Amino acid sequence: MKHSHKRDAICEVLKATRDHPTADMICERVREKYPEVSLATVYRNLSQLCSDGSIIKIGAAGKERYDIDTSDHTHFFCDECGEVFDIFSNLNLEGIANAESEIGGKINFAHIIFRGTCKNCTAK
Amino acid sequence: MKHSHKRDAICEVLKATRDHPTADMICERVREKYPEVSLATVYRNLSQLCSDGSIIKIGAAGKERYDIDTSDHTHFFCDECGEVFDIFSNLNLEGIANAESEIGGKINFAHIIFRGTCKNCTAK
DNA sequence: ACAAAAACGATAACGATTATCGTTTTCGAG
DNA sequence: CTCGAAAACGATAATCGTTATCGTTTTTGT
Repeated sequence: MKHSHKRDAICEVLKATRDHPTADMICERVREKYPEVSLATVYRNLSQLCSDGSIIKIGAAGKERYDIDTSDHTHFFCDECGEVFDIFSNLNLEGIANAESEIGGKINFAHIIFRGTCKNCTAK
Repeated sequence: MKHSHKRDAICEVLKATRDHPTADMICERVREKYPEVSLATVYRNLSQLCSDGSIIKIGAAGKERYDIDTSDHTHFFCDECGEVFDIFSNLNLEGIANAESEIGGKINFAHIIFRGTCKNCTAK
């Protein structure tokens, strides 16, 4: 897929750190290269990249975060500092078949999110 | 815990159906008994009941839903009709220990949400 | 080189939720 | 029962993240 300069810059920001930034964090960082960039442009491109499948939105109620790693992995939200971390360890959820027959429908995704206290915050 | 009349009515609405209504759905239903109730009152009481631990909020990005069943269960969101269903089947998530050691922190909750097509919508 | 399409920045609009504030209701001690 | 304090209320303004609008600028393909 083709990218405009600003859209490229957004992808680079997402590649540069793995901290799952919010739209305004991304905007700030893109401004280091393009100081004039508008938050609207950031949002416009983020939703475009999501439709593309180039990036994913991490459903964090109230404030979305974005991840350029679209491979299968889960996320850990630290309740102390609010940071989001990737988890690549294999997880296996048993009982989906039963859940499916309980509701009598079709389960397409099991969305898993972890919450707790991260390494840094535990250290304190 | 003590309840005002309106707060009671909200709990009754939540007990009456198990469809995890949103704040405005709850407001409409409370109005059948108290036509003058304000949406502000509904929100005020809902967040109070959440702090109490009397009810839970089901993190559905963009529009919260509420559940008076605080027992351990998961939720299934139908992508067709938007309805939310309870799942009481036992689920077992393997690999949490590995995930925990991967991040080096402490995992307190594993929040699981299912998405798919419900019984009714599959029938169509 | 030039027209059409895409992208842009500024800003208004939006929808869900929260905060404010003056009034009303409830509660408990006397 | 009464009276004052505390809680709850309704109306509405404010907030916050996000999306839509719109006139301008940039990119693209021929």
